[in-house]
Amino acid sequence: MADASGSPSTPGGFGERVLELVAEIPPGRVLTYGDVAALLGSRGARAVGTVMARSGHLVPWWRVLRAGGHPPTGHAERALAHYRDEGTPLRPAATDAAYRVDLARARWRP
DNA sequence: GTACTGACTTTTG
DNA sequence: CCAAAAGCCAGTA
Repeated sequence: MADASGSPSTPGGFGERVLELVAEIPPGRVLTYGDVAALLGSRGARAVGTVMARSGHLVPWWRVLRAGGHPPTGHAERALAHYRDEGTPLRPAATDAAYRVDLARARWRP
């Protein structure tokens, strides 16, 4: 298929593996950028974020969060709608945008 | 080949 | 809790 909307420029490389892994995260579960990188055998949490910004629209990006359980920068409201829809364990936060994900329960363990 | 950017992480104050 | 700094990795110019 002529995927012309955001395919990784490096086929078979890091970006493609990130999308494959994120696509396999089951609903109600989440992974942190650092976890995704670690599962791929690297520590490039930033590199994972770069891939999401580039091709995240092809995968359930809301299932990938930062350390601490905060949603991706600039997408908190969009992610919240998905979490409530999938029943992701959220935790009330006083000094946050309004919430944070309960990593202790939502973190996916492959 | 080097330099810069970025949906990050962690430590320190 | 917040702010700043250093560290790390992949992609692009």
